[in-house]
Amino acid sequence: MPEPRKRGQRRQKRLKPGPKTGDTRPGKPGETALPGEKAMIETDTQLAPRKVPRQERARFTVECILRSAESIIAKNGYEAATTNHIADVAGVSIGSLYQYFPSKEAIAAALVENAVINAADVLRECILNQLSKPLELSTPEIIRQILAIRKQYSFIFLRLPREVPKLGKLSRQMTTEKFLYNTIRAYYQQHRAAIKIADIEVAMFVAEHIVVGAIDAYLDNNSPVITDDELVEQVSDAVVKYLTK
Amino acid sequence: MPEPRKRGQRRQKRLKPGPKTGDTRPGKPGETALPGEKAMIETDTQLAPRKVPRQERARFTVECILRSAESIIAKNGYEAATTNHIADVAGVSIGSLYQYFPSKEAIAAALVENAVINAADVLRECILNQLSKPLELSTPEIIRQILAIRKQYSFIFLRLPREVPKLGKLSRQMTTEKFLYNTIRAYYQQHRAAIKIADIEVAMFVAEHIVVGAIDAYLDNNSPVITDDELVEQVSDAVVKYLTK
DNA sequence: GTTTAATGTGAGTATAGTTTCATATTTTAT
DNA sequence: ATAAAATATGAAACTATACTCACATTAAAC
Repeated sequence: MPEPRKRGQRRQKRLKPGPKTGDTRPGKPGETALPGEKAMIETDTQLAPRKVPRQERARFTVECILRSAESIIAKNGYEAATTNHIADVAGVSIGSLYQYFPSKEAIAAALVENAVINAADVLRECILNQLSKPLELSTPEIIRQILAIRKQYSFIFLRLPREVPKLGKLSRQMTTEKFLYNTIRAYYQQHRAAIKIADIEVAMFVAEHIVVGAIDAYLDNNSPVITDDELVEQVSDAVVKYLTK
Repeated sequence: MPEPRKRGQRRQKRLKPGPKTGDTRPGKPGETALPGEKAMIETDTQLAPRKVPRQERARFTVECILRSAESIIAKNGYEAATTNHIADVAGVSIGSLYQYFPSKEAIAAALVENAVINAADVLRECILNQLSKPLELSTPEIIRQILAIRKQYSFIFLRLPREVPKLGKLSRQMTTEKFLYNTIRAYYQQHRAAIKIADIEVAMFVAEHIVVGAIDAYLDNNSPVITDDELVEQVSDAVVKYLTK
């Protein structure tokens, strides 16, 4: 029988505390360690990070936890990602995990938030780049980008919102309504003349859900009847026709 | 302190075992008591009903359990629907519940299956009724019907698949691919001449997900920018344009 | 070097819910 | 009537896992 470790005893070391060796000093206190840490989840006490890691090793710990959670959820779903398992894979004690995240959901929330912010950035840039082109040319590019990004984060955009009711609303709504609304609206204004739908808000709503609905369904079923390129082509076709014919 | 009941003791009677009074005899053994009981879930041992109720009172018990689960889930979500709570509201002991359903998920599966079968029936009839009309007229009617039915069963089509990963695939795929495929295909064949998309399968796939994607998103957000009628109009518009322009 | 703050640890607790099972009751068969 | 089968019961066992806490270790401050 292996003797149980005494409390508070250290486990085996993780590989490295990051690429740094000399710079062990923390950033300014209050500095944001995680992308998006300060964004909008703070308001919800249940989901807000519990405390800000000040030292480098602490930031590394948090990063390990998030990466671990990401990989487990991506592979086996939210259920399989028990807090103990997440901590284990992260090479961190369960206690450390709860040092930074007040609940399991908070970890999911952090993942969603990072992904949403990241995705919104990529998309905004894409849309802005296409702004001068006509609808028929820009739409496929934008839709291709949306497909790419939802594929990359599919476990976050498709799986998590399903399995974590509390987060359900967040991901879809946050993306568009908070981060991209102005950009998208600018895009529609740019093409106002070509668009036949009288109410721009309605046009935006319908077009958005045509695109996202079709893409998500496509990613869900590993759909046999159609390829990535065909999907982009067809959905673009549908949207452009809807807006302009 | 109220004396705890002894084991196996009977609780207060439920109101009635149904409208029957004279006919207490069971249907032929093997007869299907629940709509869809025999359909397709049987293959999955985890979700298959545990045993077939032979007597009238047993069928009533099963019905009470399903109605109870339905109402609790619709009102408070799958989480809130603990098996004890379901049994309680059904006016049935927890033991009886497990007599017919091997697990909580099995109850959800039964609900989904009934709803899907029911919805498919309604939709099939609707499509067949519209078969002779041109696309521009039939499409809005069909989409109106889809909206109505997904609204009616929204907790099953939207909530359950999210909260019960195992069922996620079922509801969407079962509806179309198993129950409606032939009907829908007939509908497309009927309008073959008007449809510009070369590959019918592709057209079906894209159109389906345009419709369902937009409708589900609409039902999700209690969307402010658009009404039921507008949604039907716009989505029909989008689909018809996609198919015919 | 000493003190203090930050971070890390993991056995153990708490709780909440699913499922079982020995037994009671009711219905059907004989 | 009696036996057998079907159905019903609910306290308790079982399970699972999120989360705490008393303490250990490491880094920063002095």
